[in-house]
Amino acid sequence: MGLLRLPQPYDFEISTERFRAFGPDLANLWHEGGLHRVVSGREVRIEPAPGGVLVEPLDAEIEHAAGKLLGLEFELEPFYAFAAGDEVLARLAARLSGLRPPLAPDPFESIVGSITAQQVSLYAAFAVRNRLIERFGRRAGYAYAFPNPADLAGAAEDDLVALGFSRRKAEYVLALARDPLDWAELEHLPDDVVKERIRARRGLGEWTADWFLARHLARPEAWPAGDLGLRKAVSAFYLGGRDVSIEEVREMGSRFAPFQNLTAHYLLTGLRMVGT
DNA sequence: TACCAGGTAAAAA
DNA sequence: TTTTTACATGGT
Repeated sequence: MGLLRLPQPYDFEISTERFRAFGPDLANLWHEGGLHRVVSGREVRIEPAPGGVLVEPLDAEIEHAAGKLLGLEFELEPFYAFAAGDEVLARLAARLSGLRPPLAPDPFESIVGSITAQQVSLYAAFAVRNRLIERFGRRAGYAYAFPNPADLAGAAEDDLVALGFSRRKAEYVLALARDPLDWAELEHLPDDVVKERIRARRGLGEWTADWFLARHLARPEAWPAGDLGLRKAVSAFYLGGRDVSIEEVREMGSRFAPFQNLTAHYLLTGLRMVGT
């Protein structure tokens, strides 16, 4: 059987909220109470089960991808111990107990997803991104495999513009598809070097680099200070709703060290599911 | 109808 | 060097 036991606490509904919050994601598709994703051409379904989740089918490769989607790399107990000392986080940790932020298993998907989300609302970003997936990805069951660099390398800028990409974003995505970063190498580099490597590419700025650290590499101290959603959450939870600069949010990150990544996710999810 | 939304690069000052 | 502008879509 495909039962994957998970360290407790684990809350499937809260942890997967992000897959439902901004409309469907064809590569990480919520369907009838479960999450569908294509792994090596096969559709995998993950659904809640007592003591963990049911993963069908299940093999070593699928277990690895599922572990990413389920945020298993995050250790909640040390974070909750830390959160107890912060009034806001203590409340969010209690209300969102068992939230493990989902990680993006595929680095290219993670970066391209960020490009689509630059500047525009997440609803608009998902709409454009889904059209890219339908056009260049491969369907297996309900979900699609997100396009690989090779799937996009031969595309024309006009093809992506026709899907709703700006001319600029189409350039960024195609340049990355034709000359991908060395993803395996990035896994072993320190945060600041990863950020340098990413920012060296046209169209990839600090915000994109920070989310890559947070959502693909699961770096504990990743803190996307430039993120509009995080700025709103910090403002709402800590500053009484007043406007806050990117610089101020970045500086505030140090008080959450070394749990900035989990803090960011609890604040963002907290704003959507709990409120202030 | 405007305006804003989980940025970034390039032009203009 | 710092500030302003263009970008394309979807929701309100």
